[in-house]
Order: sequence, then C-alpha cells, then structure tokens
Amino acid sequence: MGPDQPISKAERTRNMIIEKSAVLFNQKGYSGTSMKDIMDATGLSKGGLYGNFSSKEEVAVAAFEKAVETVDNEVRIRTKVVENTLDKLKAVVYFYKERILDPPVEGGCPIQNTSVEADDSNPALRKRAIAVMDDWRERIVYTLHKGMKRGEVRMDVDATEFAIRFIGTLEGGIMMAQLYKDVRYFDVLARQLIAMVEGLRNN
Amino acid sequence: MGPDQPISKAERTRNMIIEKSAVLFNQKGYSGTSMKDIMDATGLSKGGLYGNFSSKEEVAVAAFEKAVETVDNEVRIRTKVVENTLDKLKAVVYFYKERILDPPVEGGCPIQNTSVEADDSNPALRKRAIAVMDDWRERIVYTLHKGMKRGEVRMDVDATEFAIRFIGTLEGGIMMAQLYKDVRYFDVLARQLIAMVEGLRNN
DNA sequence: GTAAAAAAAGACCGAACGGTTTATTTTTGG
DNA sequence: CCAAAAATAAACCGTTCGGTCTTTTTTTAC
Repeated sequence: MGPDQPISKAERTRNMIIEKSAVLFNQKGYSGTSMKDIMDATGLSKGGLYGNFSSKEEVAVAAFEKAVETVDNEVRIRTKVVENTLDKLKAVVYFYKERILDPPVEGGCPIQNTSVEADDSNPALRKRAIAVMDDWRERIVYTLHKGMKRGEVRMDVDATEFAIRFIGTLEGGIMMAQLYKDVRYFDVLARQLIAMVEGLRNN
Repeated sequence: MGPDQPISKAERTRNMIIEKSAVLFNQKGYSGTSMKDIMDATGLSKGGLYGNFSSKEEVAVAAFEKAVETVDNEVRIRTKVVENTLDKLKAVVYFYKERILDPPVEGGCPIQNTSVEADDSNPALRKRAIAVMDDWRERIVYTLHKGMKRGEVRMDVDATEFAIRFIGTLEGGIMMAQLYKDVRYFDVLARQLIAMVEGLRNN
C-alpha cells in the first residue's frame, strides 16, 4: 500500500451519503426512497446532496454498488479462511444462513431487490444488477475451474450451469426467508445447496 | 352453473380497475405506480377510482390477488390435463418455462414482485403475499400426499420440505430470467426442478 | 318515461416530489 | 492568516403525490 493521500471533505461526504442511502434503497427500493429520506438519514440539505450527486438515480447506482461491495466483503472473509473449493462454496451458504435475518445491508440481498424492482422500469439500475450478477457467476465458474485443476471438483461439471443453479437456488431461499422473516425457509434451500456442492466432489 | 345474475355497472368498473392496475403494480411496483397511472390505464377520473376504492393500497391489494388468480388459472389449465402427480408438478415447471418472457400478467411473478417490495415496507401487501405463498405450498403438499396414496410418490418424502424447495428454486429461476430477459437462465433451474420431481418417483 | 340512486367527472387540497439557484459557510493551499 | 475555491444551507421552482368534495352524468327500478 502507498501512503494514504488526504481525503477531501467532499469525498468523505460522498461516501457517507452512499453508505446511508444504500440502506434506504435496499429497504424501500428506488421509487420508495425520496431525496428527503436521504436528507434525513445523512443530516444534509438538498444543496449538500446535489453538490455531490447530480440526480437521485446517480445516488441509487452508487448506493447499489456500495451495498453489493459490503455484502461481498463479508462473504470473502468467510470464503478466504477455507482452502478447499467445496468448503468455499459451503461457506457462502452458511454465511447467508447466519445472516439472512441480520444482513450486512439492512433490507436483504441488494441484487435481488434491485433486480426485481429494476427489471421492468429502470434500465440504469438493471444494467448494474446484470453486471454484478455476471461477476458473481463468473467468480463461481473460476472457483470451480480452479477446483478441477486441484482435483477437488469432478471434471465433467458444467461450471456455468452450476453457478446459475447455485445463485438461483440461493436467491430463491433468500426471497422466501425474507418474506416470512423466518430462516427455516432458507434452511430448506440451504440443505439443497450443500447437497449440490457435495455432488461436485471428485471421488 | 345457476343463472347469471345481472352485474352492476359498479361491479364491472371495479373489475376493470383491478385488471388494469394489476398489470401496472406488477410491472412498476406499489411505490412506482401512481393513481394517475391507474387513471390513464382505466380511462377513469379520480372520482371514478375513489368511488370504487377508498385508497391506493386497497387497489393494490385487490390487484395483487387478481394477478395471482390470473396466473393460477393458467397453471391449473396445464396441471388439470395430466393425471400423474409427477406430471402435474412437471407441468408447472413447463408452464413457467414457456411463459417466463410472456407471463400471464406483464411484469413477471406477482408473488415475487410483491414479496420483494413489501417485505420491509408494506405490511398489508406482505400479509397477502404470505397467505398466497402458504396456499401454494399447501397445495403442493396436498398433491404430494395424494400422490403417495396413489403409490406414485415415495412415502419417505417430506412434502412440506419438497414444496418449499420447489417454490424457492422456481422463484430463483424466475428472478434470474427476468433480470436477463433470457429464458435460458430459467432453463437451468427448470432442469434442476425436473430432476427433483423425478426424485419423488416411487419405483 | 321518470325520479331516485349510483357512478363518474373534474376542480381542488395541502403535502411531498425531484431538482435548481443563490447566499453563506467551511475547507483548502499558499 | 488569508484569499480563492469548494461545499453546504435554505429558499424556491414547477410538478406530481394521494385524497376529498361538489357537480354532473349515467344507471337503475318502477
């Protein structure tokens, strides 16, 4: 790491706005969150907000990416501490299982929230959601390919197909658990996921 | 069927409002849909709307139940024409596969849309979403139990657990396909679902 | 056909919406 | 410490929000 250059007031304020609004957008959605909500959450005035962002949508996009980064960082902490490919995938499942009712960003999975709201109505947000989803999928694909090289994962596995199944099943479980506010709905899908991961094992 | 009693103008108008607004709410969500949107879609004025409903939320609740009913009717057409329990479950999967990009109600799965938006912010809608989800799950449980009596389904299957897995996986696939607007993402989860259904078979 | 009842139109309400502008304060680099 | 620059406050903009109320039109039952 180089020497940390001084961070301007503007930059710090901008980050604060993003952090606070990320929670709002994740809980109440894009349409459900007003600039007034963000003013209240940040303690800033209209001028303070529009001096740092040029529109509500720009805040929302930055907030979405911040929310994703926040979740991602927490997941990585858990996957980093295990070596085996299968354990890394299981760690993701266990992470969500533990945090489903106390998520890194209040409101649940930002990808899910943004996808479902933006798919029909907000092209800018939808585009970001797709990019994040692509990233996630490709990271799983990469993990699986590495696992094959290490001899931990069967060679006949379709990595992309597995990644889509993994993410889809996980998100379905998140959706149900969020609706009922009951982790047991996620648990059912989590068992399925663990079985899927075990199915990768190279015997 | 008995003689159809005359339907009052009010009742017809009310149904029309519900049908038109169901599409709007399913596409744009509760916060994203305004009474003006509903006025434009129905061709009615404020007076016409508030003469039939007392609030936006009341319209949204009726619209949600209508949307669910619409999807449900179409699914039933497909499940009714097959006899075997496993075929009935597969018919559900095939139905979504065919209609994922041209859904019965524009905007996708109303349960998903309503669940994800309402879980944090709209208790009335969330309550309805839970009720509908409960119904769906219990119907699958009932189907499985009937399948067991008929000797088509293995007796050691946990029906409730299967139903949750089935719905969760399906909804995960719907979410991904809706985001990408690409049925192939659903197809991956659909294959998983078919395999799950086959796993029920009593050999 | 007519009168009562029901339904719908449309003007109207205050509040909230996203966004702009100007004035003031705070930060910044010398 | 100071002046220029940057950041923020706050008044203000036109529009839209959900909802009400009065008037007009349409439906209904006789």
